[in-house]
Amino acid sequence: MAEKTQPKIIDLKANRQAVTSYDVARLAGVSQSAVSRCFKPGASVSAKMRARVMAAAAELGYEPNAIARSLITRRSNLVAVLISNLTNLYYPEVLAELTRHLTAYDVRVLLFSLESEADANATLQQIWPYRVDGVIAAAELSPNHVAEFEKRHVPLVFYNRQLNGTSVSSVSCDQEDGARQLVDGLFHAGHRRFALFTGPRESVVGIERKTAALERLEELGIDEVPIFEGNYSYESGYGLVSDMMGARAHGNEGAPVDAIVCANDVMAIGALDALRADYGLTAPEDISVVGFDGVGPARWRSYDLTTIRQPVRRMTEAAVAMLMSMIEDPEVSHEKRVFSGLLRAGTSARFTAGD
Amino acid sequence: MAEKTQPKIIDLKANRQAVTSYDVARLAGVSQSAVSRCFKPGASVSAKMRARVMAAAAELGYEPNAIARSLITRRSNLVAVLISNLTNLYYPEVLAELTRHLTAYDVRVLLFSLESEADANATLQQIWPYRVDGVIAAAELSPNHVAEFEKRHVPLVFYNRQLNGTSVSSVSCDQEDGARQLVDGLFHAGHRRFALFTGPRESVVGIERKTAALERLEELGIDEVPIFEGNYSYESGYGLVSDMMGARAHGNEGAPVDAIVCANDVMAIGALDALRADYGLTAPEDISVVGFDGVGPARWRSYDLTTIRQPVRRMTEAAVAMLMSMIEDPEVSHEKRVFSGLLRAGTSARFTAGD
DNA sequence: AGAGAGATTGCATTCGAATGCAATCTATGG
DNA sequence: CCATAGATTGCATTCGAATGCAATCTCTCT
Repeated sequence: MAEKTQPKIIDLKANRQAVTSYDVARLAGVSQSAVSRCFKPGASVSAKMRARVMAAAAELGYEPNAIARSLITRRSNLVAVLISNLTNLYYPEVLAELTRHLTAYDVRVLLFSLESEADANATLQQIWPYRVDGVIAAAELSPNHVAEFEKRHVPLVFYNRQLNGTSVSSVSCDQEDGARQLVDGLFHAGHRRFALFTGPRESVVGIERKTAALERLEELGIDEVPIFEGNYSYESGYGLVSDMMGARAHGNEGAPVDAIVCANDVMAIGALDALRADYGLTAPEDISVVGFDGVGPARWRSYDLTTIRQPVRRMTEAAVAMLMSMIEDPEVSHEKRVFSGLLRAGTSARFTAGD
Repeated sequence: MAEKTQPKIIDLKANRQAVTSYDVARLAGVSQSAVSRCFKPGASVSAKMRARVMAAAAELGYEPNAIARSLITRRSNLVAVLISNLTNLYYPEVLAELTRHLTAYDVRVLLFSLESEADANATLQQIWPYRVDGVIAAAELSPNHVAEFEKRHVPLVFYNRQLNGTSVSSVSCDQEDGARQLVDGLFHAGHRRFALFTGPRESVVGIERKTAALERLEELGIDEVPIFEGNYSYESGYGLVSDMMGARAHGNEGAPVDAIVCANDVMAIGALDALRADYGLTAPEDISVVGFDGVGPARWRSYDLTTIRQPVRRMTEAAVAMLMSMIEDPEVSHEKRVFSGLLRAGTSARFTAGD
């Protein structure tokens, strides 16, 4: 035998994460494969065997190594979730719900937060080596990026994003329908002078909301609609109010705007604050403001927004279910699921919900 | 040769994620170990070799398999992040920053969202099999849980949590100091009738804030301080206002409260809304309200909270750096880093910052 | 040109679990 | 009591990359 000079260190090393299925097998006096089978639900194992193995496993504190398992089964039980900007008030709920549902499938979440859409390349490079079973993307990806998924046969589900021509599975909220509901309600309540506070020009969701609103307004005979571009932030909603007021001041004809349709709740909140603080206007008496999403603060008493609440629970559940079925069966066909948002009538607008 | 009946299927199978370092080696006419070395920074490889291998790798679209690598290196490059309730306005920023910093170390984030602290057991069971390199916990863990980490030699860093006796590394904001700053400023501005809106009774952070505030108040000669227990939510902040008013109505002697110290910003916001909407009181004229955290909405014009802004950037950076050093060197000693919060003086309180 | 140090490269093995196949065991029926 | 189908179990191999060690190559210096 070798000298036992430093038993302490040896012990440490021996103790270091070393319990494998072989150790359990040895202690239980069975083969390693038997141990493996005992930990696989539905495998062929006798009750006696299972009892012995489990006892040995418990005694040693054995925990199967998911890494090793993934290697041989070619299933990592990892799903990557891409979120574009987590600090947008809307996403934390989405992320929490996605995580919850994925956990129910015994799948772990590998989180990637894209600061800008330009990060997509770098992020994808980080994802591929981990052989994730699938990806849920609440972020803008280019057709090239999507092609990368197809090349690798990695299932992808978009959350609230579309990609024009390509066939990709997705779950989203019906932005157009929501925008129309909002416009209709405002119109029915008598509003005729609308303004739009939009999202950033490159946001697909923002474009959908804006376009649908404009179309509906036109159908209703309203074509002169001033449009102000923001970026979904509180500050931009706040700032656009003075832009809007300034535009009017500078000789833009016509009566004052009496209804602002914002691309999301946070901008609506910013707008309300600016109107109140800087112009002494209160909603819904002097002006109406509506948002979109139905985030928590939309319900705060100071705002009490009229908005479209996205059915986040159902949407995330659907996204996860869709992804999992794609993972189970790679041949399953693509699908797009579109959920209608629910109108929440607050007091930030004079509003008459359709019949 | 075997029959080529179904070339299509064969192609598909061949194409299925099959590019390994052996394939690259074969194409480049070198050994698999050479390929491996080419992808390991700092390995001994000649320029010629590297060029040939990289060319072959590019041609085949080879991507190293992180799973296989982890198995042999015993390093997963995964770090688990535990967050107690993501929908708390404070956490999204923390999560985003942690992710950003971890990414800088080329480490991936495995996200776990604990709905209730009771989930901790289940969550830990989900973590162990993945052999994460370390864990950052922004969630309450029991001494038993911490012991599990030690048993497995998995580095753990607490974020804004402590554990009385045990020696665990942690990064946190100086809750006591913050609470004192707030109390001092209110006192200097002339407030004498304080009330406390606390977090849930089991929240360590909440207890620290409350205790420190009470101690300071006592030092300042104020001992009769009504305390109302909330749960960090907007609704609880809102609801506690009527509790407070009710308590006064029911014969509780003395003058009305003129300063409310809330356990976090969201409760302060709820309180402000309740005071304004239900009692016609405005801050800071009629009453002062202060919060804690410095979340985004605290800066919204309708609230403009006086609060303690946690230095999230620095804290997350420190947490990640600390964890990484523990991972690099398992012998490194534990450390607790405490950052002072920055006072943000808004208009939600009459307030005189210390000299 | 030859020796020798240092740089490259390949060989063979390892990480830990899953699984096809063959061997063995069990229980049932005749 | 024996044959046989079906259930269990073990053997041997596989997943894909990393690495200690030995073999080979390069290049420098004399």
